[in-house]
Amino acid sequence: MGIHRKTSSLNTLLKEFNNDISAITVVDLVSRLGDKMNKTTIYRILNKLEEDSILHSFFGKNGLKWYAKCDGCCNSKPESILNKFRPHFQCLSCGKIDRLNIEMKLPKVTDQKVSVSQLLIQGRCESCN
Amino acid sequence: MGIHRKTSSLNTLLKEFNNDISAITVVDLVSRLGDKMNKTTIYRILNKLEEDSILHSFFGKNGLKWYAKCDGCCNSKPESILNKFRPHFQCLSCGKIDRLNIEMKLPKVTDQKVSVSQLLIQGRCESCN
DNA sequence: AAATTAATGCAACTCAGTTGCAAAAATAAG
DNA sequence: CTTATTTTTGCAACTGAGTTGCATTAATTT
Repeated sequence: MGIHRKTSSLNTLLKEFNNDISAITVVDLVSRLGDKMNKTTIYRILNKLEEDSILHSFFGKNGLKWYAKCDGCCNSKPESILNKFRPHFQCLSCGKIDRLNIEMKLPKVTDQKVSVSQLLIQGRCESCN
Repeated sequence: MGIHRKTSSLNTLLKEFNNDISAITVVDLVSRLGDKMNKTTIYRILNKLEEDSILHSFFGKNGLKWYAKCDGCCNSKPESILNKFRPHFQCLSCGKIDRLNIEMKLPKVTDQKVSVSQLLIQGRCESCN
């Protein structure tokens, strides 16, 4: 278990993910919450929330780390076999990432044990067209 | 067009991708070729090769940039609609990334124009089990 | 062979993410 | 409620992948 104590920093951070359905950059979180808590704290809490499978993360276009709320799309136990995942879409022009409202099935092709899977689709979003 | 001139640095770099079917980290390339050419050169050539759709890149587990040979899985023209992609598998234990030998179809769900798509499946590979 | 343009090396830089340590806050024990 | 224990936080310094500017060198054009 990653999270042990309920602190105000934790609550503040969690709120950001309730307000927003799309994914958020750590950099963005730091600039939004940087005056309320230290950036190290933000990084550490995000780490723990991912350990607990409350959030999941991936790296977008420029190597920036993105976090999104996790709802069954990944599993903390590496032994489990996942077979579904949700694609994210990143606009290469404005950089924004949203989760698409589809559930995809993972191909049953690997002998490997799968714990996370992420499909990042990149292109140009509607508003940038 | 990214690449304009045939230089020995370019050839040396391209050889690395002929020798290896799996994806390679830039960091790895720098440590392999760092005595033959400057790391800046490596970064710049990789950039150009991606512009020309000869290589494509994505970010793995620790935010490291990976490159792999591109064969129709991405397109330099952002206007085109892609409908297939190839998943990569990264072992969370040893970090290695290989391309899986399947071709997947992209869900026809977005109004957006798609230029790149990458599915990164993560778990434990056979040799780490 | 000379002129042009692109590629390279080098050194210094940027900035996302990390680490160690002391102080503060949260929970547990008495 | 008070004290002891353990986790969390802030701060400052650090790490390292990736970038930038500029002078030099190499490839291509004329």
